[in-house]
Amino acid sequence: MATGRTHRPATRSRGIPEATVARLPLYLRALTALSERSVPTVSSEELAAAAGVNSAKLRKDFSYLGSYGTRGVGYDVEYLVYQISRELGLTQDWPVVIVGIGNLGAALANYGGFASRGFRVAALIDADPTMAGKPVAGIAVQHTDELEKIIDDNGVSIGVIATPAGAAQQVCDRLVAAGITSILNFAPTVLSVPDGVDVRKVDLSIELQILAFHEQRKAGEEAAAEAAAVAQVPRESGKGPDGDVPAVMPA
Amino acid sequence: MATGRTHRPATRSRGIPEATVARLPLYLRALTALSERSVPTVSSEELAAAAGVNSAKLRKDFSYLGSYGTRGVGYDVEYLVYQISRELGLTQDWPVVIVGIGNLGAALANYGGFASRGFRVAALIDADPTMAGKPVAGIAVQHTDELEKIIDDNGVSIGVIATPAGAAQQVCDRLVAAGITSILNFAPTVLSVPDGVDVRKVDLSIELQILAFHEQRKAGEEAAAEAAAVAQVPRESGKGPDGDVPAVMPA
DNA sequence: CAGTGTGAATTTGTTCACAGCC
DNA sequence: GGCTGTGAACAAATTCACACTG
Repeated sequence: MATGRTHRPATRSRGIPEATVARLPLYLRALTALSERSVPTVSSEELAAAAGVNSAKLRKDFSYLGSYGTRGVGYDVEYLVYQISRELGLTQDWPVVIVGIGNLGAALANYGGFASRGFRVAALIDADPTMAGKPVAGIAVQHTDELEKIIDDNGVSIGVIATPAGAAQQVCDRLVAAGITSILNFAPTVLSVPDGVDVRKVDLSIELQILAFHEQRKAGEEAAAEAAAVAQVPRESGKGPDGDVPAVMPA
Repeated sequence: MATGRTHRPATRSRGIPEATVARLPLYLRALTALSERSVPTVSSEELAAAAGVNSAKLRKDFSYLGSYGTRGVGYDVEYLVYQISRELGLTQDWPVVIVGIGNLGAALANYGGFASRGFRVAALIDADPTMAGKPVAGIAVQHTDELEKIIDDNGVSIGVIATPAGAAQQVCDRLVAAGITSILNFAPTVLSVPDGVDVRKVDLSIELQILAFHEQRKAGEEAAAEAAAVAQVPRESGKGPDGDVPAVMPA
């Protein structure tokens, strides 16, 4: 979502909403599972359940792609798999480089979900010279010095950054300079890139923080419920690093 | 998303939009960086730039938390760090269990971003008996059999699932039965959980697929730009798009 | 008649623009 | 003067409900 929309020339493109694009992979996965079980057709209701969305949303999403269903029947699984794959650009091969082969980078290199969707790990790159040559997930790690050459030789347009935060921007700049136009960033930093380069980020600690927020809210509600029963208001100021509270203005 | 919350809880205006909550960790990170550099105050403009959003949005977001800024000056960094932390529930300790100690699980266990934000890895759990006792990130892996006991003993309410897709739902069910109410799911599956349990998912291959979509769109635009010399059929005439749909063409 | 496809209604999120305060 | 805080305008996304069709 943070990914650069905004600058869109007058050319009326095939206006698939961003929210819809983000769900297509979900539908695709559910459809693939059905396909493997040789299910020939699905209704929007069934497929929606499998993908964890509601059926109206799913039908609306599909309507942006075209009319691929049959009224009174549902959707042809194989046909829909093909159409969504095509729409997402998965019918072509996408060579990918992963930069930063630490724990996370290695996990990514080993992740099966990549290869199975047309993404091919073209190279693993790390700044540590002692890593060079070591095989990870069956691929020899290469040194950062080779970065530009690797990207050029393999026609890579998608890069994955799994370096420490401090190195991320630098790596990003080099990737962009080398011609990469899509970046998946796992480093906990905001990357700045020129127009025309897409960045998506995956941030583990942000997801946990969002969960913590909701978790806290739940706890607060329980407490409120109890308090309501007992008719007593619990103070919250006994917890946490109170000494650290900057006394600026009282709420 | 939340269970039918129609009215605001009586206490205070606790109606923070989901989109805002999702950005708070971003602001917090930018603020923490400023704090470490001993910057005393920031304007919405500066902070917004650091967090990669625009300033109007940031001010609006903060307005949901309260009036923590000073007109003509900006925001007090330390004070805001505290307020956002409190809002997110990060002033308390959140014990977390990670289930599935493969490549990804190990990466998560080693990930520094957890510990630094009040998240404490209380236990690592794996189904493989040969893993039991092995230290990962300084913590001995425990067997799945112990799952319920671990959660109970440590008062864990947040679980991270990093197992293969096939095991995820089963693990999820056990976590929920054991009392966990927030789950961060890395397995490429839709988890079904009872009401009151929050699930967030991180899906590596979905992110790549979204990038591929945009990447493809860029390539298409280049082609379109080239073809602009030649007459191009304007879309958007009738109902459905497409006259270029293959009749029936499965994978 | 079951189930898609879609306008219209609603909700949620973003941006604008400026009043109000320091 | 500079910058926050916020109503009001705008845009995006979701949901509803039903006409239509195989």
